[in-house]
Amino acid sequence: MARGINKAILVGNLGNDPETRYTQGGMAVTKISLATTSVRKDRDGNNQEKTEWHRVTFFGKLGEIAAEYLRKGSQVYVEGRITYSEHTGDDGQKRYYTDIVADEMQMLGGRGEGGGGGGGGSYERGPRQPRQEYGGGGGQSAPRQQPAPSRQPPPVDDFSDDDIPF
Amino acid sequence: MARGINKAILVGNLGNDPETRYTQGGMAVTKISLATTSVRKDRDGNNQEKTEWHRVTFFGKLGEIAAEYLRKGSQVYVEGRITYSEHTGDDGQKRYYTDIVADEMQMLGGRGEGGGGGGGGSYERGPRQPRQEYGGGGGQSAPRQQPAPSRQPPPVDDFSDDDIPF
Amino acid sequence: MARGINKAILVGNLGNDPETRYTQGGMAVTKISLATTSVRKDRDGNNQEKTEWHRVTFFGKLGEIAAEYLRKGSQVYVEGRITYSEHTGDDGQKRYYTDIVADEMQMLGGRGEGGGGGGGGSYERGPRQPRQEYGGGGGQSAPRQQPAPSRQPPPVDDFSDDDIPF
Amino acid sequence: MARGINKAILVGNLGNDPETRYTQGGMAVTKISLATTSVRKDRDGNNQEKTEWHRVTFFGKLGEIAAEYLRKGSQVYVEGRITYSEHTGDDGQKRYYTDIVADEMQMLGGRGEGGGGGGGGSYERGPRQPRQEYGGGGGQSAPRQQPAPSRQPPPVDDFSDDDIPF
DNA sequence: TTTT
DNA sequence: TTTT
Repeated sequence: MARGINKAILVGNLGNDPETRYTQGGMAVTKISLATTSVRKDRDGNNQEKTEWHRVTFFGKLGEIAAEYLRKGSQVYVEGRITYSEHTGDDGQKRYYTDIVADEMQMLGGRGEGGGGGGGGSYERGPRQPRQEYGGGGGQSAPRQQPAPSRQPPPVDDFSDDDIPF
Repeated sequence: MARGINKAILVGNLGNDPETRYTQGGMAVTKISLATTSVRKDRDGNNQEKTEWHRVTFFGKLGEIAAEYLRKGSQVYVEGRITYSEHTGDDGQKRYYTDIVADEMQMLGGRGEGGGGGGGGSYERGPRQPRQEYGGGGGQSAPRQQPAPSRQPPPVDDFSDDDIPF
Repeated sequence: MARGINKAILVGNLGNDPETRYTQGGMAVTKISLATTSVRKDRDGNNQEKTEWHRVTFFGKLGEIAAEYLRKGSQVYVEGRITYSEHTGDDGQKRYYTDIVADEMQMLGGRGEGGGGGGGGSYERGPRQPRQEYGGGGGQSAPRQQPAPSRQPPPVDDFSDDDIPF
Repeated sequence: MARGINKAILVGNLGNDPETRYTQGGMAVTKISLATTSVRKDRDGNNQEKTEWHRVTFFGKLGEIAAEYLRKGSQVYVEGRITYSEHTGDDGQKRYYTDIVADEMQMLGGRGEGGGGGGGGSYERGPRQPRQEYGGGGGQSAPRQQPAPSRQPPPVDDFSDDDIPF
């Protein structure tokens, strides 16, 4: 029985093209380096930037999709879990790695330099999440023509001045 | 003391330009209609699309930023909390509303039809989250030139064929 | 192809025992009412509480698990997507509903009044997410006693006084 | 301007009591080791468990609260951002660390071995998030007994047999 | 190594 | 009402 939630949610840009390898069994393993930059004002009122570079790994079908559609510079949404591992190098030194193992990805904006195509798309992993579709175009039904909800927005003038409602 | 977590995380596109009103105290209240579309294969192997339209509200400084930068078609990341309310209409009928009250937003891709400008930017709410900066350009320090981590990726060939590692 | 992310993350307590119905095909559909309470200080320094009541729906195997283990008062983690629907009542009036359709759930603390057992457990939906296991009742074993990573924490004395590092 | 989202959401148990240090300026820096365990069935149908140990850091007021209320074994919800750093050890070797810097925490279940009190509580960081309150010890009151919304649930019998609605 |  |  599982106990615990371990979830990472990232939106960032790829620092390089994805790298894909295959296991002996033929499963794609695609890795990307993903930058998330945040900014804040320091005490002197200057902007301070900090970028974190995440190692993100996509397995299986999701690895194939990442390899095909992502490129250096691509903006992407990734959801996954944080994993830690250690590997002993050739020099006998242990090295520690943190990887985000992706469960879901969504391409954003589509301004990567590389791949001609792409557009935006959302994918979940492998044969495991039949709810979302991946891959080529695929017959697409007519766009939802859902009627706008008749629910009119309530008035806003009843908020207090310096406080944001719950 | 607070008990509970109430968090919504959305990535979608605006169905219309934002609408902004001001409270008597001068606080901006900006509302958008945000579409999130998901797809899955049905039993016959056909793609089924479903779009949910979320009412998202931005208060205060975040409301001003949303008003300035978001446009119909804009792609945006929104984080907030789910709120339910009821209002009695002029006909005496009660109506129920669900609103996502945004704490944070991040513009994505920037391909909205409207506003010339925009670009991408991430914002948190009002004077309350000094960690993130909002607003116009602002002096930006030199781009991080952080050295790539020397940590080399571990080999991948040790994964089993039909299974994805934890 | 899916576009958009629609995710709700909730931690709260059940206001009542779950209600389960079955479709003609025999699929369990379990609904709960989940309270998330947040608190803030108002301008006068007094604590203001606000509770949101979420309608959460579990389908299929996850619905069976929710029915078996959750009880009024249970604390639970729920992840899902926000859905909106309308139904016309017997009086011809349209009514609007917002439901969180759960993808994953994790029982917490286990202090529900009802069910004897429970303990904590994390579950994903149906046959669709083989990564997580459900079932096997099981009291909650002691927290993992695994040794902390040998990676020693870096020193902390280099932080500035009034500011929190990135 | 910030670009990117970097968010970790964890629910797990502490492997040890928190450790707190103070900066020269008097700011609390509390670190915990947090286990998140997940389970899946392997190809042979056996349950495979995997535990990740996260280093989580709380700064400032949140650090004081974590120090006061969390204990070895406590179950906790943590939200924060993933940060990577490197430090050179006394042996001249570089070591890499991954830390989750918490923005928000919520105590769950309250079965830690240590501190008598606690109960559940949700906290955000320091003077920076006035929306949530911390402090006020307080045993955990009964789950809100507020009446469920009068909006009646729609019927469920219209779902198909083997498929879960969007 | 990315991005604006 | 959006988007690909």
